[in-house]
Amino acid sequence: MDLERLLDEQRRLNSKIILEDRFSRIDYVAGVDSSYINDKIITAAVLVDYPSRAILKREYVIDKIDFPYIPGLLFYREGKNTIKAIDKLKPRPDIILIDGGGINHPRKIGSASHVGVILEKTTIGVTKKMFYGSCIDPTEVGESSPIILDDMVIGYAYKPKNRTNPIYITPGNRISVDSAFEVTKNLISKYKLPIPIQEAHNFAKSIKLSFKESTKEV
DNA sequence: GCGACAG
DNA sequence: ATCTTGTCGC
Repeated sequence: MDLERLLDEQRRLNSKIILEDRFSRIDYVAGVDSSYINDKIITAAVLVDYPSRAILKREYVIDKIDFPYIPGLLFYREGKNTIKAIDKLKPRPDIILIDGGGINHPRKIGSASHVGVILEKTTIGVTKKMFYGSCIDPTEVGESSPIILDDMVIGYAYKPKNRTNPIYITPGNRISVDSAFEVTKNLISKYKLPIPIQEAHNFAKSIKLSFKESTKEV
């Protein structure tokens, strides 16, 4: 696999990212997360009603891993499955929250942004670790601090709960920095992570457990 | 040159 | 991400 070719693809596609709100009303949102088992990747997508935060649907796809984990190239490991899982959701979500970075990326196109460009949909990137850009971690609950890159505010670090590390929120595509932050905050309740992503994480994990159960020898 | 590096 | 039990603290 020619990595330089993938870097060029990212450098070319990042011009398609729109950092303005290109959604009308938010009825449904979705969260996506992946887990791994041996040589397989399980990706779960959960549809959530935005006003009530009720879970409407859970879907997943399981495939063979076909690309290694390389920082900066996460899309090429999880992207295909992420898109497949999202495509299974009906009705279609207005906004998709993804476990991976948005524009906080060396070539300004993290996994969440790349998925957004491919689907031409609004996406938000949420991570548990800083990856690219700089910021001072917030220390008080509910506190936020800007993530800076090239003297621009590209996202926010946010401390959602008492004794948890912050989460890092950046727009993926078709949404502004501030809206990405607001929407994500509105989806946080009892968990550190926004409900759609936490639920996707839980679902992927449960699928993984049942998969292990069905394949274990007698 | 060396270390760091989303999931 | 994953390998993994209990355990400290609110």
